[in-house]
This record gives sequence, C-alpha cells and structure tokens, in this order.
Amino acid sequence: MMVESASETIRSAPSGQNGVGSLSGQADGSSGGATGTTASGTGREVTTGADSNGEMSPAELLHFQQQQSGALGGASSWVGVQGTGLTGRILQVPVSVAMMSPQMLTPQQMQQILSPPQLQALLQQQQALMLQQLQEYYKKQQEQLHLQLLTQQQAGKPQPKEALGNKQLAFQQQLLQMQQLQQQHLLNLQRQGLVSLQPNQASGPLQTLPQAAVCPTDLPQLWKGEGAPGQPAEDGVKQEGLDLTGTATTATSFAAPPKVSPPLSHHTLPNGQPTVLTSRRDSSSHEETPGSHPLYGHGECKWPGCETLCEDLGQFIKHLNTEHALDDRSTAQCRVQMQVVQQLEIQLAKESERLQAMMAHLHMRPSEPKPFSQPLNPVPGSSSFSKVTVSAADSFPDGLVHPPTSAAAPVTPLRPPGLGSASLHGGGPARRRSSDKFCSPISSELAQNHEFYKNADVRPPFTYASLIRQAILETPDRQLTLNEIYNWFTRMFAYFRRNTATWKNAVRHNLSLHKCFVRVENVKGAVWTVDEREYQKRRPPKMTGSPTLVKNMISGLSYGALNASYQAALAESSFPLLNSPGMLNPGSASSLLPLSHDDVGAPVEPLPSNGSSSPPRLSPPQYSHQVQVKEEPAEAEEDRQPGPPLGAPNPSASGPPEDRDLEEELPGEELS
DNA sequence: AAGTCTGTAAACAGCT
DNA sequence: TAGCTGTTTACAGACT
Repeated sequence: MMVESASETIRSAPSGQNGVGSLSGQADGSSGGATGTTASGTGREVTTGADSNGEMSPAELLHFQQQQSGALGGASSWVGVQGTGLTGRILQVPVSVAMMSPQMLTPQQMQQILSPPQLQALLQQQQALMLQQLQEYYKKQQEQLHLQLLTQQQAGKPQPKEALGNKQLAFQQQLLQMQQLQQQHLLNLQRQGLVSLQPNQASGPLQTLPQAAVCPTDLPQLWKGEGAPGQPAEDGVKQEGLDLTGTATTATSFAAPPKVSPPLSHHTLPNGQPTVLTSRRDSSSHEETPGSHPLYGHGECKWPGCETLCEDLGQFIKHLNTEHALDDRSTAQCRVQMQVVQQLEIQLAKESERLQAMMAHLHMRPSEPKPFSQPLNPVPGSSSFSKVTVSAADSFPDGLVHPPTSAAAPVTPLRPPGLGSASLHGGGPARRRSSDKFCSPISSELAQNHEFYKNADVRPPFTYASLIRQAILETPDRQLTLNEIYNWFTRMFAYFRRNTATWKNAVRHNLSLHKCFVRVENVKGAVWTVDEREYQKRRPPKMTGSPTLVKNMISGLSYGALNASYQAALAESSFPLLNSPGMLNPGSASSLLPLSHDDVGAPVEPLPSNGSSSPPRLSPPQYSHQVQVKEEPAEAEEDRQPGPPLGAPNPSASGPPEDRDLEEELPGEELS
C-alpha cells in the first residue's frame, strides 16, 4: 500500500515535459493512506481493550459489543440503522454509496469510486452514526444510573451523599473510558479505509484522545466544581443559577463547558444530543415549537432515562416539577449530561477539524492561497500545473471545504474507477475523462457540481473536447466564438482561471484538430459549432465491441452507481440520437444541436428559437425510423469548410455511408 | 507491441 | 508591431 504523501510525490515528480504527468500517480499514491487495519480487526481491538479493562460489566460489555457490531456490520447495517428511524440526523448517503463500505471495498476503491461529495458524505455519515451510537449508549447508561439511584432511594437506604458521589464518580470514569474506546473505534473506522492520513497524522487521533476525552483524573475537578469532591453539586448548581425546575433552561445551557469548545458547526439539541456537522438534522423529532418544551417531545419526557409518557405539556410540566425537581438525583443526572455534551462537543470539534483537513488533503490540497484576482501567470514552460494549487477552503467564506453541490444528494455522478482522484488534485492530464469513456454525462456532472468546479481549483474530469462541446451546447445558438469559449471555461471552472497559455492553446488545438468542431463564419465573425455526428463518431471504443468496457460498466454498476443521472444516461443511451434534430432535418443546421447523452439534465437552454433548428424531440419509435431516414447520402460530411455566411450554421447534416456503422453502434457507445 | 486518444508545446500564417 | 485566431506538427503518456 502506498503511503506516499501527495506533497512528497509532487516534489519527486520527474521534471518531464510538463511536470504534471506524474500527478496521476500521485493521486493513486495518496489514496491509500496509512491504513491497514481491517474493520473487524479494529472492532475486535476495541472490544478486547474494553474487556481487558475489567471495568465494564457484562451487560455493558454486551451492549457495547452490540454497538460495535452494529457499526461494523457493513452496508446493510448502515442502511438498517437509518431505516429504523433510530435517527433522522444521519446524512442520507445513498444506499449505493453506503454499500460501498470499507468491508467491501479497499480504501483505494472507495476513493476512486466515490466522488468528493460522496466521500465526504460517507465520512460524515460514519461520524454521525458513531456519535449517535455513543449517545444511545450514554442514554442507556443514564437510564441505568437513574434506576440505580431510584432503587437506592426506594429501598429506603439513602446513602450518604459522599457515597453516592463516589458511585457516580466511578460511573463517570467508566463512561469516559467507554467513550474513549468509542472514540478510538470511530477514529479507526475513519482511518482504516476512506482517507489517507499524512504520516505525521497517522498517530494523531490516538494521541489526541486523552485530550478529547476528559481524563478520569480530571473528574474530581469537574465534580468539585465549587464544592468539595464528591459533594453533591447542589450548592454549585444553585450558584450557577440553574433552575432545574424551570422551563426555559436547557441542559445545554447548563452544560456550557468551562473549557469553551472551538466554534462548532453543529447544534445541540434540547436533549443535549448534538447534531453532527450538518443542518440536515431531523427537526421533526426535536423540533421546538412555541408550545413545547425542550425536554418534552413525542408525548414523553425527554429527561435522560425518564421517557415518562405525558399527554400534554401541562402534564409534562407537572411531571417535570415533581419527578425532576432540584434534588441530588436530578443534579447528578444533569452532571452526567453535562459531561456527555461536553465530551461530544469536544470530540465533534476535533472530528470536524480532522474532517476538514482530510477533505482539504483529498480534494483541495491546501497550499499558497491564490485569489482569482491574482494575475495569472502563464508559464510557457508548463509545470505551473503542479506548482499552484488554490485551497478550495479559500473560496468559501466559512472556511469549510465545500464539496460539490451534490455532496450528500442521493443523486451523485459516479466517479469512475480509474479516473480516480487524479483530477481531484488538478494535476496532470486527466486522460480518459469520464464523459468520454464512462457513463457520467458531462452536463449532468456539471449541473450537479457546478458550484464546486466554479469555486474549487479542481480540474474538471473531462476532456477539452467535451468541455468545448458543452460550452457550445449550453448557448442558445449552439455557437461560440473562441473568446466566448475561453470565457465559458474561466467562468465555469476555477481551474481554468490560471494556466491560460496552456489550456487556451489546448482549446484552440482541439477546435482545430477535431472534426466535430466546425468553424462557421457568420455576421459575428467566426464561431465554433459542434457537429454531433462527428463528436459521437470520434468516440471509440464501442460498447458492443469492447468486452473490457462492458466489464467496466458492469463493475461500475455493481458499485451501486445506478443513480438517477446514470439511469438517465442509460435511458438516453438507448436512443443516442433521440434528440438529434439532425435526424429529423437532414441538411439543416440541426446537426449542430445538442443531442447526445451528455445533455441529460444539462442546464442547456431550450433549443434555439431561430427557426429551422428547433425541431421537436423524437420519441424512441421515431428514432428507429430516423435511423433509416438519415441514411440519405450526404454531401457535406467531408466539407468542413465554413458554412454559408448565414446566421444558421449548417455543416454536414448527414454523414457519409460509413456512418451507418456508427449509428448501429451508437447505442452501445453511449454507455461508455 | 501497436494503434489510438489526449494533453501540451511550439511554430507558423493570417488578420485586426 | 503586438496580439489574437487558427492550423499544423511533434511529442509524451495513458489506454485499448
């Protein structure tokens, strides 16, 4: 497994022609990360560690193991947990993505398969799940504590306050140890598969654990508060002005930690359970309405370990004042809750920070920030590619690394295996870009990740030809001047706001080189249009003739990438010329109109309104009919000369006889 | 191994 | 003359 860091790879990159050719290797190398522990191994490790401590009761151990196994249970468990309504706060990563758990795929595969947004969503989901399990566990522990305390009181054997405090202290220690183990497990989960940590980071999480969790030795300090250790915190509570019987004070406000946590991107729910890293929390279950109470929801008391059913708010208030009045028990429970919240906040802050670093490392490796306003420095000699990388975080006011807009959306474009993360790092010629060899439609990808590419210095995983075509097709007239193409590139992709000499030359080169780009002289001067026939034609290998490609497709499907856009692409791929006006109107300018699968879901304007070029779309039956119609001999195919100096570009409308083969193979090709 | 595709660089010509 | 536009050639790397 390669653990070579990205930066090291860049430095060691051979100074080839462009100095970028090696970056694809860098991407692969960085994807592995310092992992090597299987999920099951991690779980065993944690469980064993807890057991060896000897401070976990059998019941607790069993429960903990259940929690662990639930977390390690693989894809079905994940989905199952979500489906059970255990919480609505878990990010809804698509099932297909969730299925790609570390138990099923290698880290490299995960990185290659998952797009940046998917990867982030997956990470967040794991975090959320683990935190949630932690909370669930704490909740159960609090219930036990509650019952324990209740039993003691009902037994008529009131223990001295000190004894009670000591018992709680021990329990607190136990909880914290459990939490540390849980954190270990969480971190291991994160480390083992999805991301690669820098070597100096590899040992970081565990080292930071003691910081994240309150050391048991610190507990007396916490418990001491403003009183003596073990002393019930009643005095302290009163001094803190806490009114446990009040209705306005939440546990959260009470639990404001003495050590202020860093700014967090989370919210703490009224019951003290923080949501994780997202605003997608389920507001339905804990929603605070004007007539509600933070501790009251779903007809029951949300006091930790209580869950007493109350018909209405009034009954709940009564219940709250009677059952949860200011006494030792409530105070102790409050303390526990405070600890829980504090620990979770600390942990969340650390995990959030780590996540940011991970995302930055994986997608927008931070380096010298270069605002877009900075003069571009075209380096004729080329290696500017790998020299400059703008941190995407700089592009966002909140400093967070913003994934593509489809980050957690159920529909995300598949980042095909092999494409990997090469393009993510903006390095090197990303050949075999997705729109050409895989199913991901460029327009769909762009539509979904528009904001991402617009702001992040990430090289789009498409060929120049695909991008040029997309640029042209996005315009109402389906034609652009060279300068307008330039503008589209810079407008749509932050990446192209630099290296102007390089990519502009490439654009010109592609325009001239590919027959699919037709230069048309019109009143505006020279504009470039797309000959869809040529564009489709130029794209081997065909699906029908490439078992390897078929295999790739199947494997791609098996990875659960059958998302909506993909299905749309598949659907349209069955009728690749379905939208081809040229099929309907041979001889017109229609062959320059958008029609390929790439336009699925594209923000493409409706067909031009300038008359002849806006025929209605064909239905599948029509397509089959048009296949025959289009075989009409063409005279203009070879004619790449600019069309008549009219507004309507009309290069070749129907192809030469050899296009028959093309037509027959197109459906399959569309899949590629 | 050969062919193809793609990206990059560069030279060159024509035009404004 | 400089800059832009467009064409062409060459080369390298990845992929089929």
